Amino acid sequence: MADPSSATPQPLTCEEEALVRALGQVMHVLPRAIDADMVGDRQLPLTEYTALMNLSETPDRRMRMNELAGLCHLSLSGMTRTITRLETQGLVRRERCEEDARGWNAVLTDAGYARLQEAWPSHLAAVRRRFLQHFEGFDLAQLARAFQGAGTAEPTD
Amino acid sequence: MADPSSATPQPLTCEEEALVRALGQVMHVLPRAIDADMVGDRQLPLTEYTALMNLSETPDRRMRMNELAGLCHLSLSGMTRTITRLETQGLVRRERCEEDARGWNAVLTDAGYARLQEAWPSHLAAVRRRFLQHFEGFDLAQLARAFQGAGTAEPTD
DNA sequence: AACCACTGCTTGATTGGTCAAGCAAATATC
DNA sequence: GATATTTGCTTGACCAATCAAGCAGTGGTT
Repeated sequence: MADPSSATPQPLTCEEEALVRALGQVMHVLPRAIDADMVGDRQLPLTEYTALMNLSETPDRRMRMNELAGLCHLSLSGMTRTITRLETQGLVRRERCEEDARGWNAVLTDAGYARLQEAWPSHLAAVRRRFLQHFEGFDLAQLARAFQGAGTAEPTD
Repeated sequence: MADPSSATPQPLTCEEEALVRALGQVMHVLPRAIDADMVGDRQLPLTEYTALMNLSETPDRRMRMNELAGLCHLSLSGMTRTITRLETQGLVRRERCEEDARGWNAVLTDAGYARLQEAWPSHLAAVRRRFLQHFEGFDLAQLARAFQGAGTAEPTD
């Protein structure tokens, strides 16, 4: 009876079900809502925003494609395309990596930095309004820890 | 200074930032992980699973496209395509709506019901293992309420 | 120093979603 | 009761992501 596909497992409790449904909704609604809040001239799709953000947090505003992809939760090819998009807007440029000529750095340009500065406040406001605000009573650190664990398959017992 | 796009807003606290990042990760990782867990026996993409699930919970196993789209958090055209996919697999069929001839019902077939029965246990196990398990200490009902509010723009003050 | 497996990134094909336009049935208006 | 508007769903064009295949540069082995 250890095989979950042959046993009939315990169904979800009412609260569990509500939580699962609510999460499903949030996962659909939240990114769009945040995107939508930034429409206007400061519009910047969430993926591109995240890329710029991560670049800006680096000491010399540059990062290898690989690493950036990881931080943006994107496949490497997804990252390639995102950076290409940003490059055509002049917000990022590619530079060969000095210590390894197969590698490339995505480098945040001044224009990119300025763009980010512009987008940042409305992004932040959206995150607060659409998300953080609703968790005011909670222990955020504990919650964050729970989320960090989620998605990973912790040993089942 | 009430305009959030002109003021420099308060940056996130450390815990807030951790929470936001963790949520970002979960939103990317969780659906894939749950999908992947079902690959083993009975693969059924999450979207299609959700559609079947919602149909099965209805008294006569049928629902209008519109309503189903809402429950699946999908646009109407997205729903059209999902149902088309399911229809070619014989898991759902379309029936004209009796009381309104422009409307269609998506109807869960017996094959579809059987398929869902098959997929259900491993889906459930995945949800527990990948998600619920990590929130054991929490007040689930309270958490669910917070999530239900998230994504919606509550009046800011 | 010539080969070979490996690594870092890009490119091509496909997928699964969106929005906007289209079509058919229903309803409102004159 | 004919015409105009609205509604419910589908279709076409597009977009952003994925995976798999390709290519260029690296580095170990002989």
